[in-house]
Amino acid sequence: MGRTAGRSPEETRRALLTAAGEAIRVRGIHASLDEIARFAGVSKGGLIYHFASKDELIMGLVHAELAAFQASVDAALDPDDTAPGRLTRAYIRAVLTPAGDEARESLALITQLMTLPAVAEVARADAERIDAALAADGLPEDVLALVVAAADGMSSAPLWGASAQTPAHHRLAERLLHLTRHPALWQDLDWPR
Amino acid sequence: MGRTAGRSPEETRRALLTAAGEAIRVRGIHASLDEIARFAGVSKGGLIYHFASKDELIMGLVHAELAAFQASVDAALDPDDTAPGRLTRAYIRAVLTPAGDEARESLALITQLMTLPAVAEVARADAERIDAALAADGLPEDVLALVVAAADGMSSAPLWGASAQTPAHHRLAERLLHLTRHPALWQDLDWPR
DNA sequence: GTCTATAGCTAGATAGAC
DNA sequence: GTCTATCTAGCTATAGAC
Repeated sequence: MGRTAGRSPEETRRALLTAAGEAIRVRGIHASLDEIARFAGVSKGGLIYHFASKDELIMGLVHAELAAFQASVDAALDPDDTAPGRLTRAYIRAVLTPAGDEARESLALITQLMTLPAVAEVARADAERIDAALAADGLPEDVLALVVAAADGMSSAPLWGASAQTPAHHRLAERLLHLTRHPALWQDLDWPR
Repeated sequence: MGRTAGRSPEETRRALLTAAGEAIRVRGIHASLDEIARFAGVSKGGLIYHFASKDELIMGLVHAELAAFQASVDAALDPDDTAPGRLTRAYIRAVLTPAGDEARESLALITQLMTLPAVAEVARADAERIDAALAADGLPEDVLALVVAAADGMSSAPLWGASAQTPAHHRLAERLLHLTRHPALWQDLDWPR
């Protein structure tokens, strides 16, 4: 077993990505390779064996985070729900439910990572993909715009240190889900013009 | 006039803050003092004369940005509007109107700056202040939570590279303003429970 | 009021031992 | 597969000239 710590290469890789996420979330994008490596229980040289450069490590982290967010949306899909808006409901749940803490932390982390142009481009492409999927989810676009904007707004509140965990916010989340099932409620309101 | 560039100290300070904002928005928080200084047309030594350290420069920038956002909300206040929700309407307009491009760029910049704990603390306190002011604006809290979340969500879309400039988003902005004037529309909907 | 020069530090990356 | 040692670059901040 030599100098290995009893971990498989894949486990070490995952540990390094987790450590990088944690370090960057806390210390910002300046977190050094040294810190990240120590946090994962290897040396800087060990890190460099798995990720040839900091850029490579960060891009690996970005892909892992985007995949994790997609996975949380998939996990929030209700198999019994085949009505229009099912993906939108999963999106809202993934972004807002308590179990979606990781999703919100991911957003905070991605925001840090977007300092790098290469990351911004990947994130933009991913956002476009999600938008397209939501647009094809069968909801009237006005209702979709409302519920997605409101869910995004609530989920981004922690970025400013504010809380979106008041009773009013919980009611709002429920009502957004309700609107996806009864879009006419919103569309038939007495709007001007 | 010696070596001065024909600018007053205040002008130089403002130029440095503007340059710092631009540089950090584009290059991230790592933007060097050298870059910032050159962008403002002074040398690094000149920058350090006005801001003793990078931290001081950044905190100066943060305060300027938060003040600018507050000013854009104030400017969006309609003097003829004395009905409940007038501040909320100004907030929505400041965050969403085309003239609020700067507001959105400010958000992007603040997000970069929040890497630093000291900045995060200042931003959190500012967000709390704004939340308190909005809470005292006379709207039912359910309606307030909805319109603020939706406005925040639309304004944060550019962070992910997505666009909130579709016709549906413009309609949504109008409807949010409308709801602040007729909160019963939302409250009297046929909600479950 | 702004500049040059440079000290001093930290980080990323490489080489090679084990 | 992981570690230590070291090289090199880039950054902040200081000292002092102009």
